[in-house]
Amino acid sequence: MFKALANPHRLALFQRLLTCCAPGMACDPDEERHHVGQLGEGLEIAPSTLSHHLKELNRAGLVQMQRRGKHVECWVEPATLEALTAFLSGKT
Amino acid sequence: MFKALANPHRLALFQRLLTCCAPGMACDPDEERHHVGQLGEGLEIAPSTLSHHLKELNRAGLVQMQRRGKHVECWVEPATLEALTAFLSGKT
DNA sequence: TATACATTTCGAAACATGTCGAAGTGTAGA
DNA sequence: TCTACACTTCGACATGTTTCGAAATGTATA
Repeated sequence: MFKALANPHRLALFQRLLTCCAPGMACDPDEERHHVGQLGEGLEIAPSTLSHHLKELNRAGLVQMQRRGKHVECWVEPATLEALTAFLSGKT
Repeated sequence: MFKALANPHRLALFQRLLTCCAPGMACDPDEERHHVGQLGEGLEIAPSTLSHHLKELNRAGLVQMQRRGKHVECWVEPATLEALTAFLSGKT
């Protein structure tokens, strides 16, 4: 997990998912969740690179992904977040 | 900080400092704090590598270091730990 | 001061990661 | 079925990281 967050681009992507709304939820009940292309906006990386980074975040268990039509939705996995904070509080 | 914790050896070192006792304190009032050589025990890495890793943890603000005679004491910086958990709870 | 011990600095080799473009897959809509 | 869009996979190259041994520094003690 730490390895996944060690890259500036991946950390930026994760932070977007983290700060916009509650983990696992859409920002608004009516709104859609974030999708891949949207997360990459303003980051100035190629789509293939973006895809690679989100795959790493997914592999680490930090981010969940699911196809919905043309887009692929992304959201933070709350359980993994809890595991991380538990580690940092010494409850290993 | 995430970059510093992304390496297995550094994570192991950090975890030793984290789980043994309260951050910034000795395990026991009478005991000494951890020192560099002690932290590397069982990790099977060269002293120069050990030194390099602790330097990285120090650079990231996760670990404090201070020379005390022949040894160099190490302990976890509590403020940095708090900053990390704050980030993970979305309070950025 | 000479010696032993603990740790750091430096340079080099092996290995891992980040990045892209080109080509591929999956999906919606004409 | 054809086209456009969203994303992924692959292969290649540049860059960054890990690791070590040799040599240097710092500290206590004989």
